[in-house]
Amino acid sequence: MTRPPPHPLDALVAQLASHRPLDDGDREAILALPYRLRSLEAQSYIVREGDRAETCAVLVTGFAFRHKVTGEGTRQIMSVNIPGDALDFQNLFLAESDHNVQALTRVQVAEVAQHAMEALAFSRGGVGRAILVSTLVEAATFREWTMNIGRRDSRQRILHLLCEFAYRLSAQGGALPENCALPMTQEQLADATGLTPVHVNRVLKGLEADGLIARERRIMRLPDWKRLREAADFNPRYLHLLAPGGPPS
Amino acid sequence: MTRPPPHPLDALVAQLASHRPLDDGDREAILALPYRLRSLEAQSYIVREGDRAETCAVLVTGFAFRHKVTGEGTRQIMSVNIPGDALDFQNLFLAESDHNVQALTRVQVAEVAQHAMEALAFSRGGVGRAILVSTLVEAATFREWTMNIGRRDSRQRILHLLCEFAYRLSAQGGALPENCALPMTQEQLADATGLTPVHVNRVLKGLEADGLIARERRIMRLPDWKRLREAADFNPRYLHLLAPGGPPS
DNA sequence: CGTAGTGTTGAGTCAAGTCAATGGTTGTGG
DNA sequence: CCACAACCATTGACTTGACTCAACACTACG
Repeated sequence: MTRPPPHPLDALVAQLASHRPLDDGDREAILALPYRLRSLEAQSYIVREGDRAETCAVLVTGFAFRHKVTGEGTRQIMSVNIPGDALDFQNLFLAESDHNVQALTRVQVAEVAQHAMEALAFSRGGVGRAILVSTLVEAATFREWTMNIGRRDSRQRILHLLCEFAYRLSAQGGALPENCALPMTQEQLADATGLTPVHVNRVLKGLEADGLIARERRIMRLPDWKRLREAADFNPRYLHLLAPGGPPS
Repeated sequence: MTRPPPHPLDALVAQLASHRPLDDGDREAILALPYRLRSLEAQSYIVREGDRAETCAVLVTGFAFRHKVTGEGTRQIMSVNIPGDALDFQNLFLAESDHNVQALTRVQVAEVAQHAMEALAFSRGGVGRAILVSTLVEAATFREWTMNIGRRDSRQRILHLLCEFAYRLSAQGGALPENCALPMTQEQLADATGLTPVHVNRVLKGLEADGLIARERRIMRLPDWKRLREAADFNPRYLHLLAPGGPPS
């Protein structure tokens, strides 16, 4: 409420600061990064496996997801990205990308030159630490997904995904989980949970019948956060948020 | 072959250098870190969920694994660590650990004070970058595991785990995959692949019958790397090794 | 030489997958 | 504004990969 003209990189600052405090100098340095805004249609590729990154894309509006394809051609989605997420920290310091990043909805990304981002990270310790921490939290999220897919049943897998999405969104800034428009098709949900689209459909209907979720079109409401959280076996510790604001824990 | 007295942190240097070159100053600075050697029995906890790390443990000899337990009490193993792996980069910069690290065999760890490791990372850019890269590669490995469990069948899951283990070991230094003593019980294999011990047993027997693996006691031989690699859908790209030495690709 | 941890095996069950068809939405161009 | 096309959601009937339960065998170690 103190920055009247919204800056595209505000969300990145908020994301980084949600895991590790930034001082004013850090914030200003980030907002002073040169960037180029780009709009992309849903389904556009932002990073392709094998790419050598030259820019670091930050998601400004919309949603994206990371995925990989097996030799047999099946797809696994390994994370969903929300505004403020840097899409390329994973690739910025590695020679070539080992996975794809694709727009889930129409998105705006701010592209920062790789060298500018890297220089900032290593000249301002506070920013460097924040980037490292953000990277570690992403790794923790991958671990949680491994557990989700490896050791929970289909119902819990889907609920856990919903919980994570709602929780991160509400921690970032607004939207209570009450109304949470997860912009994924049932096929994408299946690829994120290691299930088939048909089974996802059946599970969703079951969850709706039990009152754990409510659906209208593609928009889901989560009427009872506490019950949801329990049914999902969701413990937000792995998100390492400084101020676990968001939904009442 | 140029360093006559083996230093416990040599393996760490090799691990970091396998992903990103280190100059002589970087190497010396790492080897000059103060550390304390500790021996731990198999099954000992090295990190516990909820811990606040004050030291950074580096695995010197033996093997360890990361895991987490669901609310229902089932366990998911999310990685296997080999000598040279830093076990605490994941926690070093986060307030509290979100998972456990446990010794798989009897191990030796070198404990470095957290502040010493952190100071080094931020005073020598080369070391800082190497730590960041190493962290990113670990994240890439978690993603691969997510795909492994989410989108491959039981046979591929187990083979993929074997491939990764053999490949990383041979890249680190020696042991052709021919003879690869994976020190895991079938129950641990099950927890790493999202299967049950009984099913792991049956799959192993099947793999043996097909000549993809050979077993004697707990020691596995991998007689045909090329066939194994194909059957496992194993592509080492995600390990981001500079010199993909190891098994013939 | 006993005991506890592993590994092995069989029989029966079930959660999730497959195949295939039908319905609903959305967007687009005539 | 309608009609088509493409995509997505839904449903039923059937199959299967992996799980469960329960017993038994091996091995290592004190």
